[in-house]
Amino acid sequence: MNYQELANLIFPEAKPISYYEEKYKKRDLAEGAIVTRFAPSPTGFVHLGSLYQVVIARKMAKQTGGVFFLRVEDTDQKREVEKGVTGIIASLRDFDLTPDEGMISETDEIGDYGPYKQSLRKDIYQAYAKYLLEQGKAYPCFATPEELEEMRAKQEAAKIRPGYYGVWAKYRNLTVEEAAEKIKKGEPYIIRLKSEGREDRKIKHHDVIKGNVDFPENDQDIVIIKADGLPTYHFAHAVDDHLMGTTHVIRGDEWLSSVPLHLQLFQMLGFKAPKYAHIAPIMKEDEGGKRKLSKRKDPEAAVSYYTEIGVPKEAVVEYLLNIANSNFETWRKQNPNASIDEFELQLNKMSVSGALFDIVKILDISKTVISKYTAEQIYEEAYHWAKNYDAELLELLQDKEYALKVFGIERGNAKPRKDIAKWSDVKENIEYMYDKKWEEKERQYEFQKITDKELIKKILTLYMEKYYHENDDKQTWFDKIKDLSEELGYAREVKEFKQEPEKWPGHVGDISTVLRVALTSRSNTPDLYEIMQVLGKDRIKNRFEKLFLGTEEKA
RNA sequence: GGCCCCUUGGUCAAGCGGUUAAGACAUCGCCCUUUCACGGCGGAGACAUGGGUUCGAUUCCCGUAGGGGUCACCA
Repeated sequence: MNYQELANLIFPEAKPISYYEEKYKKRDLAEGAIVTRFAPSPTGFVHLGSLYQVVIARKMAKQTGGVFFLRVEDTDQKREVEKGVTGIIASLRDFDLTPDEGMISETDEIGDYGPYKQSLRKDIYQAYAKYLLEQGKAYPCFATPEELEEMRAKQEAAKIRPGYYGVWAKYRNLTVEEAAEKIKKGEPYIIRLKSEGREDRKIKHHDVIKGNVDFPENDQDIVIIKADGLPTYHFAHAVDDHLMGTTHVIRGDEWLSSVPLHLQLFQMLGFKAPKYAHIAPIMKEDEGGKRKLSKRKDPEAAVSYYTEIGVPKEAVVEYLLNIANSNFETWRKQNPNASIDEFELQLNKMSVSGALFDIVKILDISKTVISKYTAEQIYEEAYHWAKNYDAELLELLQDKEYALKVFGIERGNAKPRKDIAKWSDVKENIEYMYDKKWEEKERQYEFQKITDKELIKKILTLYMEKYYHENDDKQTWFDKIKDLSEELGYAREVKEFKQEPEKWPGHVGDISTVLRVALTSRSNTPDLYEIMQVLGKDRIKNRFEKLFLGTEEKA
């Protein structure tokens, strides 16, 4: 018996690899075009770190005229989550990061290099495993879990490197006859790579992000086909990325230490190895230390978190781009309105170590992004968000015409308002512009300098009777508040007051604060003139009167 | 523990043998015709540490410390 016969015994149905090599043609792309992918396992929600990888990988493909595809790595049935693929695809769509090729739903896919779901590629992996078996580069291993555990215990006790290698690789040197006999007897087995590597030899690897990294060669006889007939990650990676024409493997740096193995796999299979770009993880400060942003501990690790609190997708993507290439920020400053597609991302400028996640920074970016929106856009986005997450806000937004007026306050000019960081801020931001809300909510008037009720009453009455005119332009409007101040013995100008503070009881600002607080019950609001314009005379009057009623009742 | 990687202000980071060591967020102060939000100006704040190499090290080499990753029939 020889290797060929043993291979036939193990995988009698497998096609020769030439079949697949011909079936999947080399991609016809321009020189320098990057083909890359996102290859998640459907094990739960999409992590911010995954989104980060997608942003980078997709951008690299786009800016070189290449291809970005989505491959689902579902070779571990135990960890698989129901509707996992749907969740991944939905998340990518939420951020406008849809792939060019690959899975587009739980069951459907597009592209010529499929299936893009690994569980559907079983026959392909087996063909390549058979190919290795035929050459004696792989072998069946009959070690039971107990045997393996015993081996590990011995290694640990002896303080030597654990693993299945060298003299520890018990089934590595079985003759084909012995192996065939065990198989025929029905003994369970898996397929291992017969490693030709030596631990005392180094391999040189140039990582696109990490730079030059030297490793010992891999000498572990790693499993390539598991007991369920499916491949391990390593083997699937080599076969798939070869067949799918991946030029750059862009993935998390937890894979960096597997590079020697992966390179070896490509070499033993006779494939050209792709370039690797290992991305540092996004970290989080934890009890003085740093750790990866964690699915379990950190709500902000899930990309859905941002849709839930209402951070616009562009803000998340810009933040990620900013972590990726710090010159993005400079570019953005110079090109405030350019599409991010115009920014050229460079992998070799990426940081080799993990950055701490900074929610304050992402919200700052978000504020800037939102400040560039028109009132109409804000309305649409806030409405869309409210529909999913906030019924109260949704109700406020029913009157679109009015909402647009409210959102239009101090917007569309050279220095637009920058007070909304996320859609969940909106309700709090605009509430007081709605009479119903304004009336049903318990109001606390926090008058600042002027607190005397009689004086407040006098200011409001005088203002409405003598000074307020709905059609005044802003300058006239403000001049009149100055006139009012003067009539009450307050300084017309803040500057004058500051020069001789003993001359007046206060200044125009104190008077306008009374108007502001009486009208909105807040001391911080956008431009009061615009607020008054939106509210209109009757409602202003009404609110002032309500205030008197309230104070009299309490008095 | 073995192997690999990393270490510039609170955070993200420029830098790549000679710099007053950029910039952004955060923070503090002042200014911006009324409060905020912006914007402008300014302040405070950093090369983990010890040895080398060099005329000269943040930059190059070695050690130490600290941090991270990885050592599965999981990806």
